[in-house]
This record gives sequence, structure tokens and C-alpha cells, in this order.
Amino acid sequence: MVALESLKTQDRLLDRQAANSIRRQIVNGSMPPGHRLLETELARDLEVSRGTIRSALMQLTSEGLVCQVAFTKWEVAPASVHEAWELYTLRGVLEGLGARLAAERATPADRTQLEKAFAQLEKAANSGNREAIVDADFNLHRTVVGISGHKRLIQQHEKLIQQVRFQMIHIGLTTRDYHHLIEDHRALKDAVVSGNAARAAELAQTHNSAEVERLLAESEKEKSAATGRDSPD
Amino acid sequence: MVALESLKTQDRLLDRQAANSIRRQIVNGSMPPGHRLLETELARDLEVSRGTIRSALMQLTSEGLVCQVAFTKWEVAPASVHEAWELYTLRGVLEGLGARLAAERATPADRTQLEKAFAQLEKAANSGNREAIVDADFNLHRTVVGISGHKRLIQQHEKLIQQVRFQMIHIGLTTRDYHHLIEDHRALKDAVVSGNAARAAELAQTHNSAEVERLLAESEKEKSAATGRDSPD
DNA sequence: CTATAATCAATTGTTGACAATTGACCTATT
DNA sequence: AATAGGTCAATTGTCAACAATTGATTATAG
Repeated sequence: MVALESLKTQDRLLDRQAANSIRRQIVNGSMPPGHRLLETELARDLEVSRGTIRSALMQLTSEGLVCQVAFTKWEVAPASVHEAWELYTLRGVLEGLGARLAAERATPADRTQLEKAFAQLEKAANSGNREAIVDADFNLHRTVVGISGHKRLIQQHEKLIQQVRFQMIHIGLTTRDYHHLIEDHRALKDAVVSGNAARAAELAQTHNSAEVERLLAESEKEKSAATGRDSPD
Repeated sequence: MVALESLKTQDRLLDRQAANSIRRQIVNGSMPPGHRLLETELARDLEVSRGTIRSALMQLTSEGLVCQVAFTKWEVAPASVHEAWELYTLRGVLEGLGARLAAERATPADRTQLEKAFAQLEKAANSGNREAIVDADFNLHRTVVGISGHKRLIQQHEKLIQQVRFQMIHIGLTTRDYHHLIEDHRALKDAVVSGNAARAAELAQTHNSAEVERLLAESEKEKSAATGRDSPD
């Protein structure tokens, strides 16, 4: 009596399946920023009609993973430090709101779920498996936002997460040392569980501001290194 | 040499035009929440094919103005106090970020534009024309967010504004007295113009929190009045 | 040789026909 | 009379053909 929801209407639709398939490839890094997407080619590969692909590409455009130049082309969205900056600043305020609401409204069941998500992150960090860590990290944030019960926030956040994953791969943003990672998340988790809304909001914000700082610092470093060596065109 | 931009590629596309037309009707109040949207009917009225309408409805869905039940129907999104609550809480953090960035980055030209937008609001308030006031109000907020230069934020905010307009009509949220309206906006404008980022962010937040409070208060009042008179089914 | 205009292939935009799904209505059976 | 099941019309989902647009290429005139 668990779930036979995998047949749920939404995911039976071909355009959703096509969008899922293409999204996976973009977020994986299989399709790099700027990569051109040909409707005909995708239609052939996924064995659906061009109209269905078109529908999928429109959805991915609304998710910020694909760009369209009307009458001309579809491309995978660009990746750059500026794009990443936009994502992290947005993420900061969205997760700030999510954490605040979560702290205010968490039920006992919610708290248990959050503790579990945190335990997963700790386990992943101890295992040292980088991909597992990233997954657990995102999942913890997703859990916090999910507890808020704010439908629009949850939806926006999910889109944002996908974009962050995409940018991360291509900007090459490194992960911090595991110790700080764990302690940051523990603090956030504790604030939510203990119902300290103001602190939860602030921690969620700060967590993302810190990422922005690191991002800008690294980009600055690279830039100065580049101007030192390379000659401008 | 001003602009012959009305021919710009994007707006020539039939699906965009269709989306614009339908959006206008939803935001106007011509199409109430829950109103069913028949692809065939819309196609006939707008004199385009069903595929084009489909594309337009998908876009409006991503804007939060339309809901889809797969294989079954399209409807205008529901309106309720809860939906409005979601919109205002989101708006609070988005405009908070927008105001902060605007205060940090505003150029002299930006400041002039913002002053102009504020003057427009004052003029509208003095004229007493309610629709003009609402327009000028939204436009002021749009200007602040626009100055931030944050592409994703600007886009999200624009979508949000449309949803707020739609909910406002059907929830019947009243506008405050003009004096407070003007003074609130003057304070925000001044904070941005003077480069006081922290204050700008706080004012933008507070402005929306206040709306939420009023919203919940009115809804509570109505609810208790209803339970006092009507008998539950 | 350069600049301008015409041509063309590649790609996206739009359409109408056909398929699949749903919910309401009708019928038959207990 | 109530209910289970079948039928059908209405509606959405998918497709493949056709139209429009674009950018590159080629031809042409100066």
C-alpha cells in the first residue's frame, strides 16, 4: 500500500519525459553551456515529434537551463561567474524565507525528516564521496524549504537548485572542507528544529552569501592571473 | 531615432501574442479564477491554431496564472488568501534583495528615473484615480528592482507582479490611505537614492510584511463574521 | 578587390489531421 | 432503487506536412 504513483499522469506525458531527459543531460554536464539544441536531432534521438521537443524546450527555458533565439536556435544556457552570482543571491533570500517559515511551522515529523537528511549528509561527508555529499547537501536544503509548505517557494527553489548544479559543474566551484560544511548545516538544522526562526533565516542567508564571496574571490584570482599571463586580443 | 522596436522578433511570434492577449484578460479580471480555458475556443477567438494556443497556455502556466490538469483541462489559477499570502511573502524577500542591490549600484541616471517614478505616484495619488495609483505603485517597485540589474530577479519579479494584480482583484484587497502609501514609498525611494542598502532592503521587506498583516487581518475578520452568520454545510 | 544584392539550404514557426484519455450519461443487473 | 459497467461525446495529446525566417554563400556590379 505504499505507492503506485510512478504512473501519475504528469510523467506519462511525452513532453515531460523529453524535458526530463534533456534536463538530466544538461545538469550532468553532458551538454555544455552554449551547446546548440536542434529540434530535429532531439526528436530523432528521443523518438518523438518535433512539436513534443518544442514543448520540452519551452519548459526548460522557463527553468533557466535553455535559451531561445527566436526563428534561429535553441541553446543550453550560458555559464559564468555572473550567472552564478545571480543564482546564489537569489538562493540566499529564498532559502532565508524557507528556513524562517520552516522554523515557525515544523511538525515533529518534519523535524525527524530534517534530522535524517542531516545524518545523511554527515554520512556522505565521512565517506568522502563527493557526488554523494553534493546530493545530500542539496537534499538538506530542499528538505528545509519543503517544510515551509510554501508551494511557490518550493517550486522556485527546485528550479534554482537545478541551475546551481549546472553552473557548478562548468564554473568549477570547489566544495569547502567537510568540517565547516557539516557545522554550517548542523547550525541551520538546529535552528529550524528548535524553532528559532530569526536565526534559521540568517544562517540560510549567510550560508549562501559565503558561497558568493568564495565565488567572487576565486574569479578575481583567476582574472588577475590571466591578465598577468595572457595577452588581450 | 527613438524606437521601432515594436517589431522586435519576440513579440511577432503568434504564441507570445496569444499569451499576451490571454494574460491581459486574466489580469483584468475578465477571466475569473477557476474559469475553464478551452483550447478550441481560444483558437477560434484569436484566429490561430490549437498548437499555438497550447504554447501560450504553457507559458501562462509557468507564470502562475493558469493551471493544467493533464488530459482534462486548463483553468485560470485559483485566488485565495493563501495564494496571496504566498505572493506577498515571496515579494517581500525578492524586493528586499532588489532594493538592497539597487541602493548599492544606482547610477545618477537610475536615481533620476526613480525620482520620476515616485513623482508619478504622488501625482496619481493626488488625482485620486485608483487605477493610476496602482499602476504607479507597481511601476515604482518595478523601477527599484530594475535598477538592481539582476536579470533573474527582474524576471521573477515581473511574473510576481502580474500574479499579485490578478489576486488583488479577486480577493478585493483594499488600498491603504494615500498618505501612508506615499510616505512609505518616499522612504524606500530615499533609501535607494542615498545608497543606504540595509535600510532600503528593510523598508522593501516591511512594506510587504505590512500588506500580509492587513491581508490576514481582513481575512480573519471576514471568517469570524461568516461563522457568526452562516451555517456550515 | 570590395561591397552589395540575390540565392539557397538549414532551421524554426504554424497548422490541421489523427490518437488517446477522460468524465458524463445511459443501460442493465441485482 | 442502487450500483456496476459500457458507450459516447468532448477535450487534450501527438504527429507530420507546410510556411516563414534567417544566416551563409554565391554571384554581380562598381
